[in-house]
Amino acid sequence: MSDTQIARDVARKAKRIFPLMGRVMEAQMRVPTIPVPPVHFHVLNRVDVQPHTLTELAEVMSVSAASLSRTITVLEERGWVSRERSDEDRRVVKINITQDGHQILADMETRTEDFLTQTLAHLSQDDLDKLMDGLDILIGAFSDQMSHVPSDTNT
Amino acid sequence: MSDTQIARDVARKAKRIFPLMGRVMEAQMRVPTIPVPPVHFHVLNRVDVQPHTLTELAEVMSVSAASLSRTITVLEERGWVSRERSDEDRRVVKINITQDGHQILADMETRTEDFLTQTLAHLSQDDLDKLMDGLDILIGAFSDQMSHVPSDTNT
DNA sequence: GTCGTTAATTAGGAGTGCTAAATATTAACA
DNA sequence: TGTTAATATTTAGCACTCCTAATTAACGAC
Repeated sequence: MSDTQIARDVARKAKRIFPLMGRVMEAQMRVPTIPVPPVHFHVLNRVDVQPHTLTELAEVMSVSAASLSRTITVLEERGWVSRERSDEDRRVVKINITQDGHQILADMETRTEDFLTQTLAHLSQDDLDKLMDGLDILIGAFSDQMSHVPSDTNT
Repeated sequence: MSDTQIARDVARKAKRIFPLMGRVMEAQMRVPTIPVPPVHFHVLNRVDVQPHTLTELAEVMSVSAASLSRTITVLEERGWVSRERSDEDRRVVKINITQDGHQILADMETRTEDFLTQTLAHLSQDDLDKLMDGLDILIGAFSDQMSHVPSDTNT
């Protein structure tokens, strides 16, 4: 009956559905001419808002800086992002999105959105409203997680 | 104004949150001694309910049978699943979970659940209820993609 | 100037994603 | 019966991500 118990029930349910949805969406991103791995999508999404340093990006997406560095290289070769050495601190690199990158991102978003829209289309209006509420709550709950990633990083 | 428009709004929101959550959960699964890629988790989840053929599994998780075949080999080497040639049709292979596989799955589920529970713990009771409703609706909408999952009765 | 820290990269190994081609087995049929 | 087509799985080669460990470059303090 405790709040914690309810949170656990929700967690149990969430645990079942999220990985599945993640995989379904990933499959959507693999269909186009050029398959786009989830990490590419995520990077593009971030840098589309504003440039980020490599370290920032790696932390946000829970991968090592080394892995991301190589990923950025691939993204750069495709012409979707560019590296820019910082002037204030010449050790850091800023990742920017390019015109092409922006375009690719928009395409992917449209495709994913179309797919989800179709899947949700036969829900009742009432269900859609409730789902919207749930998503908002979820986004709120994860807003911390979005910028701070729990690792055994010190404190 | 149309239902479709509302579905699209929901889709837009869902598209933003799910990939992120997927990645956060993946990161959770990478922390243990033996990193478990999402696809392993997914396979284990399926075969824990009942044995499946390789083709069935590949279809459900939206990857090619070839990719999955190799993945199954890795899982087999780790001793988490076993292959069993079918007697009715000797072309097909049935994938079964082992004791160790079941144990690993349980560990992962616990870890993921703990993590989600913590993340959701500070939500109000009302929000948790709404979130639960949203998840149920979502599971319903994706039930095609989930084929067997709703079999987990207990409401 | 030298030392320690920090940002990014490179190198090597493991594993997944794909397509195309190979191997078995089953089904269809003249 | 023997041949051919279809189906289930596997193997092989390429692209790419994930990791850790080690390296390079730049910054800050002394």
